[in-house]
Amino acid sequence: MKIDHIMTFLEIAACGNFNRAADNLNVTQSTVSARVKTLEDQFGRSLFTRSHSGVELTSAGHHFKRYAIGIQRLWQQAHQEVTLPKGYKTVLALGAQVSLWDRLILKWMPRMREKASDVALRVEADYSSSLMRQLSDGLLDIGVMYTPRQIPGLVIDNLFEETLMLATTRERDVTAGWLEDYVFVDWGDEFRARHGEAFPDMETPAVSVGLGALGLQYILENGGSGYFPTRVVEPLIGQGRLFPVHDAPSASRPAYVVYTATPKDEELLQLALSELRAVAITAS
Amino acid sequence: MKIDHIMTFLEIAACGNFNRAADNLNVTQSTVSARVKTLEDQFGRSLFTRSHSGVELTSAGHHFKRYAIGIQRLWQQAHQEVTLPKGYKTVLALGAQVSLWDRLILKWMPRMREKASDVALRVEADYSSSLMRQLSDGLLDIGVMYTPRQIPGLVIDNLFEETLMLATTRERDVTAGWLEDYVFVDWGDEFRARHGEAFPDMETPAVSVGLGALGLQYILENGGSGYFPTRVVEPLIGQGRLFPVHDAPSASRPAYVVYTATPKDEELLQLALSELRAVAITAS
DNA sequence: ATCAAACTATCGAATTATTCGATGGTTCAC
DNA sequence: GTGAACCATCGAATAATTCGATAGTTTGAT
Repeated sequence: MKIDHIMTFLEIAACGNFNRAADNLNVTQSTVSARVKTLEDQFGRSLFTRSHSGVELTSAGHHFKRYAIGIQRLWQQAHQEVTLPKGYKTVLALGAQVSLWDRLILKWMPRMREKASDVALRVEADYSSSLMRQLSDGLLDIGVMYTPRQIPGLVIDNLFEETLMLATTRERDVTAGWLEDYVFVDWGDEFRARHGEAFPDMETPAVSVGLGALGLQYILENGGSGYFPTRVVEPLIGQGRLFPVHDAPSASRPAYVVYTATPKDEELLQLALSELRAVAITAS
Repeated sequence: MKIDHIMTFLEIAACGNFNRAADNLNVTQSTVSARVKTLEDQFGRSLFTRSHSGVELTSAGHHFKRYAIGIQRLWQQAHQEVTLPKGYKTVLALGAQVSLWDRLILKWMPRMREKASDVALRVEADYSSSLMRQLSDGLLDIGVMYTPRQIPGLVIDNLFEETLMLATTRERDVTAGWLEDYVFVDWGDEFRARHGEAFPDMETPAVSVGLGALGLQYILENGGSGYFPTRVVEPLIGQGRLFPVHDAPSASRPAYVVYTATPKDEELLQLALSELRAVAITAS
């Protein structure tokens, strides 16, 4: 069975006519006939009832159609996912957590396109656990995440440390008042741990937010205080929209890059990593 | 692309060795080499990394494997369906988690044979994630599982809710003593969550069991307490082999049926679903 | 260092499958 | 009866696949 046979079958099923199918597929009618014959011989059943005015599916044909569609779809998808685009020498697959996407990957991609124009890029966003699994399965070349897990055969490097600082929308009474309308923003396991250490007596804040960007938006619109990346907060302080809480401890949130210890293309990997680090410097 | 290429690819992926694959497929090694080469040429990417001691999948190979499996299965099933024995109109494919097998599928099958004697049945047991993939690839008509995942094009219906109750082998001192020899049986994410809520202070039990049936066997043989389906426990209570812990909270564990929104045979699907629901009533 | 063992790659020849173009047969409408 | 619109089949050209043999690796034992 060749994929051509499937396509031919489906084309005929669609247009009900060997000749038209032959035209659409750019082959002769005898080829179409032969292809159908091959399929029918394989099944030992005829797939079409021939008549003067074209053909119709037999019941076996009807049943086969469903599978033919599935096979055709899967093959197409496989092709789409696996085939190397024309003009490219290889593919580099990188996965990153969503939260690292815009600050890092969006800047990394154009740099890679420039420095390695013959390398196709496949980038994905996913959770760190899923990224780790894909890395160890060899489905990804590079993973960028906040909470990697040590796995044999994979190397974990520190990529950058983001500093989280406490900022508030209060213009006055900053030091004493920030706790009043504090918003707990969940920056992950490590942050939660440090947060618990730093403020052991803090009651559960009235508002807590699971995703960083949302928390910042919230306090900008409704007023409040919370921990946010220095990089993001500083311009807002410059604009007078936020104020630093100077005596509050800052927290750090390291991001890591993970890759296999035995890459297929050492040179390319090193390039990708150094570009990633270069981008990370501007991002942190 | 020929189906032989797919089979060859999968055989190699399974045994990691061109020579052994050649043996298993009853062709020469050079044929295997050539087949792989055609695939690789088509994709413009290598699918295996050759090494001294056999071959391994490249990342492209890993990606392709998923589709190769699907195509191979679809082709196989197409063959099965198209060459149906006389008297059968179609095949209905159902997949279920192992744990739902005996309580549901074994009862469902004879009913279907009776009500739709011209429909061949193909039933499989697998994990829910694998079932979901097969459903979305069109390899299954119906899936029955505890933890479906929402996928476009697939419909998820509640099938029944199983009640889990706490039971113990202790004849006396039931209420106070059950914790002593408690066995934690893992009934899935939702159960773990409810369990944590209900017993926030519980220390890690000395024995925990991943598969329900094993847990029950364990406490019946060695004594102990744990959560089990009411349906299973009640007869044992009747026999005096188990005793209910009356003041412990019970948990529910919903099971779902998943099917495509665009079935090949709506009527048959509805019959299968209604039979499944009928069976579920007696099972819950 | 050498050798054998266990791999995969490749080459040429034989074989097999596919395709084309031409031809033949059928059915239906007019 | 004739032509138009079909599909089947045949033979020859072409292309793809296979085999067997051989060559080139790498590894581990001696």
